[in-house]
Amino acid sequence: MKPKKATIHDIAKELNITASTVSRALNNNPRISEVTKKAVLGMAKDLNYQPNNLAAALRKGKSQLIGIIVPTINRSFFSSVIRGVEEVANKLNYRVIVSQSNEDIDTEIATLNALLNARVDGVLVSIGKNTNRFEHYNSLIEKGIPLVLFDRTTNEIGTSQVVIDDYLGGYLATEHLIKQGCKKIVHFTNLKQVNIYKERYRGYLEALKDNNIPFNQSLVYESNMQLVDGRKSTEKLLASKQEFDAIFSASDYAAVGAMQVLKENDINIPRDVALVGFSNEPFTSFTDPPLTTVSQFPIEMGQAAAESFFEILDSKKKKFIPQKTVLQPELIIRNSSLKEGR
Amino acid sequence: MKPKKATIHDIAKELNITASTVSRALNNNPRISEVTKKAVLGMAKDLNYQPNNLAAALRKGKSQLIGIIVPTINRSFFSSVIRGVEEVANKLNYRVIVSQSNEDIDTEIATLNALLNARVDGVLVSIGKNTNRFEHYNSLIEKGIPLVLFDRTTNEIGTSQVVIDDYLGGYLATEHLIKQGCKKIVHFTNLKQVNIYKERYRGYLEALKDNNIPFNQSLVYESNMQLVDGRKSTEKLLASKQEFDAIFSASDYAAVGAMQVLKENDINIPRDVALVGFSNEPFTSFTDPPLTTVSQFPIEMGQAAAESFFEILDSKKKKFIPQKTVLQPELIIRNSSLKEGR
DNA sequence: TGATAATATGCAATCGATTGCATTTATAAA
DNA sequence: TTTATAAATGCAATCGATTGCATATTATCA
Repeated sequence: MKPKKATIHDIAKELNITASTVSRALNNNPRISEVTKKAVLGMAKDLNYQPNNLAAALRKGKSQLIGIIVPTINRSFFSSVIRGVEEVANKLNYRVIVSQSNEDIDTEIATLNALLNARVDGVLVSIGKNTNRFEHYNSLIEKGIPLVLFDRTTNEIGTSQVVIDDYLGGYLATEHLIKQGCKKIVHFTNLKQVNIYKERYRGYLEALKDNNIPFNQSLVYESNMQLVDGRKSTEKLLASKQEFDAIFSASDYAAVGAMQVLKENDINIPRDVALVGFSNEPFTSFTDPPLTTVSQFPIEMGQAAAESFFEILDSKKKKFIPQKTVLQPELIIRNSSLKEGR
Repeated sequence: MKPKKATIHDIAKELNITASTVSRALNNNPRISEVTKKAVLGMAKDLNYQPNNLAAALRKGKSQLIGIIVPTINRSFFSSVIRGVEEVANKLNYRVIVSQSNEDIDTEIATLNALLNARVDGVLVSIGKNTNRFEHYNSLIEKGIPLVLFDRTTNEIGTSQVVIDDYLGGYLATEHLIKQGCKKIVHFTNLKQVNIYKERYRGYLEALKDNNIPFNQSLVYESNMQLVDGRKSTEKLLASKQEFDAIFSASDYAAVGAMQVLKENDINIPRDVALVGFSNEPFTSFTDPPLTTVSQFPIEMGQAAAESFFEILDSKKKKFIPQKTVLQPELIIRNSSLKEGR
């Protein structure tokens, strides 16, 4: 029934050599003659030999496994990051273990521990929203296990990071609206929670300043940035009777909420109000009108994070200085912000 | 610098007992006294002991790893399936290795091999579109490694499967349109490629039949089912001057393409033409009007696939008969198909 | 009190590959 | 021919945990 998996010892026995030689032959060690190598490879194929990475990993002390922790796997952004990581890792013969924290710090810690038990060679993490203690990560670093933070990062951990320039994203979005002739630009944000929103807000402010447009605090709406929040903010905005000619929402979801309410009130987009979101969620190209937004290049972020991990790995001998990789976002201009004739 | 990771031998030495006892104590073996167990646990904590799964896996012949192969990780459907798998697997102390085939059979085979080298305890696969040989999977089964196919499956492999009832999905969608009063229902499909489209088509036909609506071959449009294909099909449809009052697209993407063209031609949705898609892609709730579609419950599919894997694992002693789990799809009714006043 | 059965722990092999340190064999230089 | 050198391979320990089979200790019963 079970053909008893072949090992290097079986190959060795068949060829009347030792397992050491087989091992070296399979690893293309120059100390082994070409003749022997060929024989070993042949016999390996004959016996249907399948290397056992576990054994090698145990002996070598490296598993060729990378762990990833994200808040939620099935969010376009995160799954794209994972895709990027997988691409780079696989090329270098590494496998990727994925796990999710569900934004819960205890799950995050437990997950991290499980990954360590599995003896991953490194961990890539996007920190959960509620994570406010970082000892578990710092102890990782002490143990000398490569750690890379991406997107949701913190400077409380002395390790490499990969982020996008949210400030620039906010700036580009706002500048674009200004170039379209908008002067009263509303901003939807969520300053309390995540760092990234602060940066986008900073970009918004700076773009206004650079273009001599006075800042108006009453045009800034804070919320949880989901679709319903976007709706509510827009309703409040309309009720306030304030004049405005554009909305820059720091989240695509809130932007769609705004789009809905504006349309319900027969306010034409982009003619009456231009609209820009943030993240380039897949759905943004399917709204009506298609939503102008800012791409964060998640696949590229995943690739960068993986590369960052390998850099740490390679430099393991010398002292490694944590790197911060900052990716440039890109404004994706669609009809929600494109005034005619410009 | 590196505090030399503690092993069970270190714990043993400190307590003047043997590693066997430590191992048993850590595994809560009843042969070990409570006193010793307590001492071992305490010392484990003191020494900051971290179990080495690799060693255990090597010895026990099981790695607590599950491999998943999907065509593309960053597609909402697949990443949701992965999420479901991860949830179930983690609860049972298994980790999940993800990898993508990119719809390429050679990559698929290479990936499968890599997973086997990593000694995964089982593999969950959604087969690539271009995969037309299955030896690599059948040899898996011969080796006694649990294999579960999900969504994109084939009967050429004698193993457990998890699918949704696409026939029912097609039926529900069509029946719904009929109940809305539609009589000339267009269908977008892709019969050549994947099995699932044939089933949806079959559901469409059956619903027509059950409601005494004559089938009209010229209302069936075949394409690759992407957004542009949906556009093209709709343009052809309009150019053909045929009468129709609904479109059931077996893909949400093609449905959005149809929506765009219809709107461009000032055809009101749903009044003039009702529209139904398939898959409940995240963007379907953000289109204008929101798209009626069929949910495939991807997270549940992932959970079912994982459970299916564990069933095979548990029954490893006896003869196992492959199970086919069929999930029920659900029609998600939104405004694109809801005629007023009904 | 001696025999028997529990209870608790130890011994040593094992999982499969890797690798530092020999050893053997072939080759080249003296 | 002898010796030094290189090339090819072998030996045996090792990575860390598990487990079948003892052994030692204690409790129980007749």
